[in-house]
Amino acid sequence: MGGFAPARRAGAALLSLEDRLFQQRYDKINEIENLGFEAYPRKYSYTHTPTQVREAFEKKEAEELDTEKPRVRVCGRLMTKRRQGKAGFCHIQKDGEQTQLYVRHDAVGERDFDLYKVLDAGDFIGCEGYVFRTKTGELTVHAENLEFLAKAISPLPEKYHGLQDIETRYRQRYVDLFANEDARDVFVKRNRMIKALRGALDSRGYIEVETPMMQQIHGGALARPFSTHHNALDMDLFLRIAPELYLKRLVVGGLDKVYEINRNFRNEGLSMRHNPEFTMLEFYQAYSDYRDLMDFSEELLRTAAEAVLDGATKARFREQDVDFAKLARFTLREAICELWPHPGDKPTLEDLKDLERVKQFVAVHNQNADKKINLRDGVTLGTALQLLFEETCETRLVQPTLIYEYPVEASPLSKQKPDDPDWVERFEIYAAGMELANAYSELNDPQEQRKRFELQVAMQAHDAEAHQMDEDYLRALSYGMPPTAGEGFGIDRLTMILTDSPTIRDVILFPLLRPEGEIGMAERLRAAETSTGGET
RNA sequence: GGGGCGGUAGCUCAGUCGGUAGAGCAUCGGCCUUUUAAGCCGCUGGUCGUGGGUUCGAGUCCCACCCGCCUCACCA
Repeated sequence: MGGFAPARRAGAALLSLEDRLFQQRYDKINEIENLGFEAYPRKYSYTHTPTQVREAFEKKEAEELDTEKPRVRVCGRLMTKRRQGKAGFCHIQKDGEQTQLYVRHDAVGERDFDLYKVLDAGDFIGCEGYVFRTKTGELTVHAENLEFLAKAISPLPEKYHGLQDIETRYRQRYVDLFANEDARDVFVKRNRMIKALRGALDSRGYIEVETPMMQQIHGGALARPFSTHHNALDMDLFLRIAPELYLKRLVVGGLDKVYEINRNFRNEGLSMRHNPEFTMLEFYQAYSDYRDLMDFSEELLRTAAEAVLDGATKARFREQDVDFAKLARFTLREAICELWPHPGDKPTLEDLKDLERVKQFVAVHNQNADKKINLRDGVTLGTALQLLFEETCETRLVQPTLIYEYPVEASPLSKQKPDDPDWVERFEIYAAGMELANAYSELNDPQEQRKRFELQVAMQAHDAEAHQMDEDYLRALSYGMPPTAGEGFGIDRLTMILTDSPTIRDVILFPLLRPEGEIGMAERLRAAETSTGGET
């Protein structure tokens, strides 16, 4: 089970042996207050964060600091504590960086040194003093007074190994974030990436918008939704699986360049690449087609990579280099031919025009691969090709690659190729074997859109993910939507690659987990309160 | 949902053939005024995920369940 063990029997009047650590720490609140400190005071005015201490003084020699004795006020969470009699060293951590304090009895006085003695790892303190270098050269604050800022009652993970238990890291991300530097770093980088993407879109005149999370008709993608209910209106609602149809309504309304960075919700399985709620960047650009978005996508990916990788484009993900400097480009059919993994004749573009030939290649694949392709009766050429592509190519697209031209059957919102109506003007971007983005020339002919919806509705009988009819969307298109191209980017997956995080749970602060059962913290606190002041 | 692996002290982990529970760190007590995985001495700390079963005896073997990880299926 992992994690911090729950409190034992409810109503246990005696000090449970197992809760001793917790109780000991709790009892220190009294000791701290008896020294004249508040256990949970209001604020602390600091002059330097640990980072600022480093930046301000790292170039100064020990002698220089000894002369200047620069004064600072620092604060943070106590992470380590070493004491030798009437002095000691400790590290406090703030904003992911640490500063060492040197606390001497003769410098801080009786009361503050008594405080130092009872401090536990995890407590928050403030410290005023001057900066010097120890004999090993570490920048350190020579304390002249201490303030107590907040008590940590629960014990911290071991300082050397940190918090290793994966389950606890996800369930108690608040511990993971301060105990494991890498965990914090992922989310800082994720934010840098999102800011860079926003900047790239904003500077091109895009408007950021927020469209409904709760929708009466779940559209814009093929996926199973979460459903909920609004009481006052007695109305069933779905959490959105995509913002697409609302963003395109905005293009109808004249917001020619719009984007949204927000959550989508899909009621499907969890995996290293899937979390039920995930973050998409979705953007639309009027008077453009999918080809215009190809170059822009390349730029956006490079921008994101550089933001995370300090100007570099080559990420290291699961022992492989993934270089976002450029995007290789293939049509879906070219990819099948070029990347054909099995022995024997490779398919040619000519072969892929014939369903029977394609079925033969599917059979070859099924002979050579563990994972078989199951073609339904009456399968269309396009669907067969898409399945063949997904099975033979997808995981092998490690370097960022743009795959374009998709079969019309699986693309109910995309515009057809003018010379080949079985195929649509659509591309997807793959990297590290994962789909990262999906883009197309938006279907803006309401008559054709109506037919596509009707095809989807007909599929609903055997396909829970089929698209619903959306009357209002058709009405919007009937007012005219300019030629438009749109794209969705999977933010979590891109973050995975750029931060070398093998699972999506490592880039989502609070990934979905099963309920963990009774935690018992209220009971534990209740017990701690009633046994305080008793015999110890 | 199927398959594989795992859950032992607050944390990180050992635990042999089934023989009655171990280490390091942390905590607690003592010594220590430049340490940094501080050090030295001493003491604590466990319904071995939960519930059954087999056995003279179960952390260990069997069954069921819970939680997690990996994997398969659907998906971005």
